[in-house]
Amino acid sequence: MNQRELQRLETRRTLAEHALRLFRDQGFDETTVEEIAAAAGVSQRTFFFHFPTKAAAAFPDHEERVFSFTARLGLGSVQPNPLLHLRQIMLTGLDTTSPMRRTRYQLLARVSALRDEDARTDRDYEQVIVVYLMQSWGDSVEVRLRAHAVANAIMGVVRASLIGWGEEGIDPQLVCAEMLQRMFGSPFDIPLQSMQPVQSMQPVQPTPRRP
Amino acid sequence: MNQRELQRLETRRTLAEHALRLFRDQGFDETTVEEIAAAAGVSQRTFFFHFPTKAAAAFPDHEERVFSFTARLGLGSVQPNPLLHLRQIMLTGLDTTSPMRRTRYQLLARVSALRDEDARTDRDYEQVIVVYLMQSWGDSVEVRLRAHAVANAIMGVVRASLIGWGEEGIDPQLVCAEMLQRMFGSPFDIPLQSMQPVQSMQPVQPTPRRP
DNA sequence: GCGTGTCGTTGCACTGGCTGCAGTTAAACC
DNA sequence: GGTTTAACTGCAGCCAGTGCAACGACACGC
Repeated sequence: MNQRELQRLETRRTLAEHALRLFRDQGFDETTVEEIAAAAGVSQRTFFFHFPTKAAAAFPDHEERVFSFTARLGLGSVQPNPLLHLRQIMLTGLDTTSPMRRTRYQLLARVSALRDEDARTDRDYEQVIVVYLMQSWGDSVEVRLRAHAVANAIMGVVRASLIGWGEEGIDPQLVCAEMLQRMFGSPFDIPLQSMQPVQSMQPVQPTPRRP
Repeated sequence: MNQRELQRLETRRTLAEHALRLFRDQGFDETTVEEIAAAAGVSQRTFFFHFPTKAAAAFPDHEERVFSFTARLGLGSVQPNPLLHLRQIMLTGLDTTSPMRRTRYQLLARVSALRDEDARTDRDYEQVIVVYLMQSWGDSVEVRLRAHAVANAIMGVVRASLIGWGEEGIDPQLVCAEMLQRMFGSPFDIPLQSMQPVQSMQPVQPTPRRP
């Protein structure tokens, strides 16, 4: 890794750190981008070089997490029960060890602008899930619609669990595991004869943000 | 109803109508609030008297729909199976007769700013569902978390179905009915002994929008 | 080592969403 | 008929976000 690249990542990290700190300490609306940039020792213009919106600075690792999720989902061979595999990957992706992530989800309960951003980032995961399910279930209008519905429902459970983690400290893995088990037990998957082999998954481009 | 009140509603209706038309014909980002106001024959300041954000003009009936949903959900006596009742109310609330609603959901597929707004409005329904489920299931941290997860999942399915309706014309009632049946068949409800009677429901205030 | 190009960064000027405030007008009310 | 109320307006201003032109340091080929 370059010195240049290191410097860029460092700047980005610093910006995100100060953004989260300022959001937490003095509120989202009460914090200007100018302030964040100043705290990080760069110009306001540089902030927008690293993040498309003010809210995006609260989710700095979003892209890599989506990428990692895609990779973990696509690895391995054909799954006899795609939803079971999906559930497994979702659960192992829940990271409850980072205090910064905890802070982020605590903020979500208070700041609606960040809930908006959270819902938006979830759409990227939904897209990955849809692609995965359509590779598993086949490709038709009905399957796509069902895949979208399943993806929405799954992300809904995950989102609620993570916010519950932030607010109440309840382990999201337990909640997710049980809810997804109940919701997507075996009877849900489409019968095997309509299945097609899983191709290697293309990374899904995160939605470009139009602020 | 007053003449004054009539005039206000008429202005609001006109604004929403022109907003949706302009969004559809020339794009959301390419339409300024100034333009919408001018098309409706009022000032830009008046637009923001009626709608908190540009995107909100695409969902002018949101408040009354949430109110109606709350009313229909709260009517009637104790339900032996709250999720079944909830599913029934959700399904009868899907209105596929209005061409304007169809236009709105077609726009959602193309305009991410409106998907954001849609997700935001869904949070109001989620809140109503959470209140309803907690009245049915009792009141504890675990129940609240589960209620949130269920509400998120249900709204996810509804959202996907409605967008599928907009894009492909597939009847959202069929999709919703089947998906919710599979997801929330009888085994999901909490055992009866922990149930409490349904109180008359308080209307849930829509989330104030912080643009 | 040395030019050359790339890229992270910056300042500046600008658009547009949105707000606070101080009115104006006309309907509503007593 | 006089007062109150509420929809509406103009203006001044904040702040998020963008396009552009430039600068300087690092990278890279030679």
